[in-house]
Amino acid sequence: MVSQVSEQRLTRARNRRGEGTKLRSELIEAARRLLTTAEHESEVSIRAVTRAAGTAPQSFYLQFANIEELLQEVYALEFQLQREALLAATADASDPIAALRALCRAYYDYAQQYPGRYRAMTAVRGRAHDALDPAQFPGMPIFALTVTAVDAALAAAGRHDTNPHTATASLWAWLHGIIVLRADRPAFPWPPADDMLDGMIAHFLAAPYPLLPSQ
Amino acid sequence: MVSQVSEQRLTRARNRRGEGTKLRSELIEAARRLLTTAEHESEVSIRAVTRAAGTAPQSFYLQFANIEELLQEVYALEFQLQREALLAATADASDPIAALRALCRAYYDYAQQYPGRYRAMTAVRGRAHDALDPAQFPGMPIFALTVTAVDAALAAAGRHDTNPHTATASLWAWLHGIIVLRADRPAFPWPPADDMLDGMIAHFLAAPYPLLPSQ
DNA sequence: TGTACATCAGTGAACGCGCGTTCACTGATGTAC
DNA sequence: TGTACATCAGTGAACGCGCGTTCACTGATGTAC
Repeated sequence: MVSQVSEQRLTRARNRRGEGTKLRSELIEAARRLLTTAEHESEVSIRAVTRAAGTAPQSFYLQFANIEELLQEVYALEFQLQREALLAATADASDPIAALRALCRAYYDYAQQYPGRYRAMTAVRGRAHDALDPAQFPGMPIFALTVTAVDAALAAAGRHDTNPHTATASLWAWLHGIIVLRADRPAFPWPPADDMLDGMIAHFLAAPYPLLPSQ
Repeated sequence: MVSQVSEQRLTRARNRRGEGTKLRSELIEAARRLLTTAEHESEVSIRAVTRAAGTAPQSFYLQFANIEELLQEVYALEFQLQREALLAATADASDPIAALRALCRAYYDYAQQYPGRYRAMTAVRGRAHDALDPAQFPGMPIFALTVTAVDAALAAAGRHDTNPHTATASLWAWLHGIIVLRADRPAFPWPPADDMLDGMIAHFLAAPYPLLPSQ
């Protein structure tokens, strides 16, 4: 249990009439700040968020029905920011394969830079948003972006045998696995991240080894 | 908040003198049971475990100093069981490539069968055990087993260019990524698991695409 | 063979904590007349 | 132009809950003499 620095709340100026929703974005920002440093997702509680925002716990309910509703919006914002980072990274690539490498690299870097937020984006607590129509979930634009990059890179590598959706799902899983496993087991003797990422791309682009059905 | 079924504790027979450590394994079993169904890892608390074991909360401290110490032993046991499952699965494979496929399949199946336990084995809460000597951590025997299988399979596929440790780390990350991403985003339009696993093996065994340094 | 005693395997009762949530209230500010 | 009023953006005070943890106690059982 982390002991708290008593009840010293920064006295926050009340918003003017009609500007009540400013508190909404302040709570979202507070939650993002907490996620940046949080070890456990449970540190992001209603009381912790309102405390960080300098407001009373009950004020939370003026904006959200529960903590999941808040996290939902945090995810949406976070995915949007990550998407922009990925777009920026691929912008000046010389060819489709370089672009895919840059995209994966940027995805990895984003996760490294904000481990708590990345974890939250894909965490259990975020499951609620997955009950919606899959096409609506916050990560979909990033996936779509990646499908395009994968499609172009596969073509450049001379591979026309693969469904880009399937291939992208597989690549995404690989990249995600590298990120979370390295993060969860920092003491494991990992190869350098660069090698793992390059190896991933090199194997991803290779023509698959012909497996026998019996094997 | 999950409301509890009041304080009805099953009256548990006290152990005989000298058999006090029986409680230790009962607590471990109780924790494993909780992990089997738990949505959040936080459900596995000292009070929850002792409740499930039919004992008083304070009795916990007769066996463990804190919850991490208990979870440590749960992991160790779990990894051992998984290792046996993997060994059994590869036992009657016809060749090294078939053996590697069977091993990955068994790893995947184990994680599917006990999602809560698998999550716990690699979760944040388990980080403590990673502060030890890496060679000591509970998953190491499984990794070693996989290195052997990978080595044989690569040789069978005619690939002698690769460090098996590096290759195994990469394969492990891929497999782990497939498992956790599918679990965390059940509504995503995933390709069939079999296809993803076969695709993984096929790409893993393929000769890597020659990336240019500039790319 | 009997009995005093030490030890073992726990439990009873209680503590303070942070949490989610509710209900009644306040005080500034815009608006109708 | 002044004032009554409605609304908005919150807060004060309190609740019950499950949690980790502590301290004093209990009652069975093995052991020494």
